[in-house]
Amino acid sequence: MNYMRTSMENLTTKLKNSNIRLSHQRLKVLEYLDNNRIHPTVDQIYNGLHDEIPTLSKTTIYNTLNTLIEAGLVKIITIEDNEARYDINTDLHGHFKCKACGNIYDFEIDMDSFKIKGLDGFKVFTRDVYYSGICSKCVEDD
Amino acid sequence: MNYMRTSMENLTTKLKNSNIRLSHQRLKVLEYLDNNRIHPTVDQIYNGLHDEIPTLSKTTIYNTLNTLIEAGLVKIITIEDNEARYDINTDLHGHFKCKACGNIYDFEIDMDSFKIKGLDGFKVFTRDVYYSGICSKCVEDD
DNA sequence: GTTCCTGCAAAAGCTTTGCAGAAGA
DNA sequence: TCTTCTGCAAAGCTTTTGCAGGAAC
Repeated sequence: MNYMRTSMENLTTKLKNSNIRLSHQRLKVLEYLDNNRIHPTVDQIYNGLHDEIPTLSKTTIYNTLNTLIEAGLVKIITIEDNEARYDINTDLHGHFKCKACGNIYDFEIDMDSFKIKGLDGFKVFTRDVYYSGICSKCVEDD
Repeated sequence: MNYMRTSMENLTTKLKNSNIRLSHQRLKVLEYLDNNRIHPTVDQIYNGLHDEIPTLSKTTIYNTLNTLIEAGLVKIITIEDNEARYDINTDLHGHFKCKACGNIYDFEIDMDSFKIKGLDGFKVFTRDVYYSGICSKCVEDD
């Protein structure tokens, strides 16, 4: 799936438009998500930013992510395991988790064409499609 | 969604066919899942069986569920929150979680008709569709 | 100057593990 | 009899909370 990295100014604008107070930590977390489209865990974000910001705490990462989720800038992915993952790509798309390498891949799927039965009168806010199996890379490595 | 309750003998057979050693606790957990199609949490199973089996421990419930999952008799649902839910209905169907009451509803969806792009060469083992929003009951209560 | 954020420590909640006694086959 | 299960206590993880100092506006 294609995506464009956003410039630092645009990330700043994104936060400002959402009425989120700017801070060094928040910008860095957002920048990390933008530069590392791997649906990272909190741990991965923490380790990825630790060298640059040694004082950064996981609490702040959690706080920041929750703020970004509330603002709609980030989506949380709860696909297996009891460990949340975070996605800056808020377009509707599916997620595939490889049982071998643990990586999560995006894929295209047209959720608007779904024919469903049994949700008459229900208000749907979010839709998620999660697949799991073995990714093409790990299939080859067999 | 319709379903048929299974008789106690059939539950016994189910376990035997999967080469799972019979025990009072395992039968009761399986029976609870069969009689309570609410995609219960471990806590709900524990509370539901506590009166009948006061000595039952959560460890045993976890052990039993993991055994049943391995045998393919039960499916785990990880839809939001850090709390697993368990489903004895292993047919392919979607899950809707109500943000208001917390209940999880089944709905029909034909996953075989999905048109997806980006998973060439991937081996898909599981497919899950998770919706969330407000269920019809909670919409009315507004 | 006021409001809100950061980060430490502690707590909370779900799940797994180690192990001795008990139950299933 | 031999294997496997149960259930207690403890530990392991992820995530949240309380709060004092600090940064943003």
